[in-house]
Amino acid sequence: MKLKQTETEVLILDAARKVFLDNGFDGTTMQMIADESGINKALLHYYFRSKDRLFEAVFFEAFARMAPNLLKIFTSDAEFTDKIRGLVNTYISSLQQYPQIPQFILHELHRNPGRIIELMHSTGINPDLVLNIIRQESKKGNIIGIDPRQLIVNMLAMCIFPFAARPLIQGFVFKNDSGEFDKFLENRKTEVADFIIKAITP
Amino acid sequence: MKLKQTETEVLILDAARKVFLDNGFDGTTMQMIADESGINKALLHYYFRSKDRLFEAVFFEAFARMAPNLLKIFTSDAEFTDKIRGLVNTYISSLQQYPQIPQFILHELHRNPGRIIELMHSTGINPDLVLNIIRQESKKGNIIGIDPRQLIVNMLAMCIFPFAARPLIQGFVFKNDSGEFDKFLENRKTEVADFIIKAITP
DNA sequence: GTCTATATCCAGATAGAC
DNA sequence: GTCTATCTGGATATAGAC
Repeated sequence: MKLKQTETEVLILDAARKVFLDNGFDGTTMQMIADESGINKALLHYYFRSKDRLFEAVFFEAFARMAPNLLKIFTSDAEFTDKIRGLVNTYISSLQQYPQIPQFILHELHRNPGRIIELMHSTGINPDLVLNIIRQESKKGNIIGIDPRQLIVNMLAMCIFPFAARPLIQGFVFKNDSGEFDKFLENRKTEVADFIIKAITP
Repeated sequence: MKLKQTETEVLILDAARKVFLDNGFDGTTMQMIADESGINKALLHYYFRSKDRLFEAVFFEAFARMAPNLLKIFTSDAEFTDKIRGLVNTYISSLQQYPQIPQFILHELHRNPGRIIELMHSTGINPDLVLNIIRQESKKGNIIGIDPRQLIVNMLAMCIFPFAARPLIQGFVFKNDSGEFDKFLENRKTEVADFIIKAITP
């Protein structure tokens, strides 16, 4: 249980989130966060002791936001195809709110893969549950036989990749028109679901 | 045209590639590259003037490796489904050789999106050609009607994402068993192609 | 709690002997 | 071309006045 956060603490965290998400740990200085929050550099250390600790706070918050409610949606009693539509839709929608999160998380996990262990323990996410649900649908004949891990990765890839690769796609495919790219993302909510469903219906 | 590279230059580049790919620009110091190559730190500057220039050399080389032969495969006169199989297969295979490249490129493009302009000019990649080929296949009725940009992004996503998100997937889905993950990647060469083809055949 | 000033360290880069 | 020694700036972090 956390004690109630002071207002200053919140200000610092808001600024830190913004700066870290955009520049990563190595690309961020405490001075940037001080400027962004309008709070003295020394105070950052007073509240969070070190750059590392401040970063950890931001990182875990961001991960929690990206760690999807895969489970909640998949364990409902909706039709399997509706589960897919729901998943893709909510996943893309939530990433639209914080589009930098994918690249941020992927980079920081790459920089410090050891953190994965910690994450697995603290989130308690159990992918086996989801994998089993997919296997059952295969067995019932509702979908084709497919390695459920491949299916999951395909889904995540199509939802997350456009955000992580935004500069690349927007630059080459959309000639840097960010408005067009946003429309493209909006369409993906149904396009990707349709694509997956067509690929797995017997 | 470049002049013939001295042996020292090659040694430095080899070391720089290794260190930069693993740690990114911000996470790399000239000392790391000096240690990795066994060459004095001052000599790095003698040959490449600055960290930036050394990085640029590594970056463009890596990008050239990732910029796929999309075009060459897509403009062949093979069946469209065979083009997809060929593309997925060669793409994943080439990434298996340098698995860090996706995360490296995505991160550095995020850090410096302005470089995209430069890349578009220097590579001369024209995505419109590929998009048009897909449109024609739609018109001929060989595949369903689909926004070709969505199809391209789906393909790239499923090929590239597993490499960029390797720590995440390997940690959560494969309980950090890297051997299992490698088998998984090997299977993807056919699984992804099958998945796409099933999704787009009328 | 909040600030200024400072300690400490390490990075990129260069000078200059060999 | 190659090295050692050094300059200079900027980073994290802390001391200490208010």
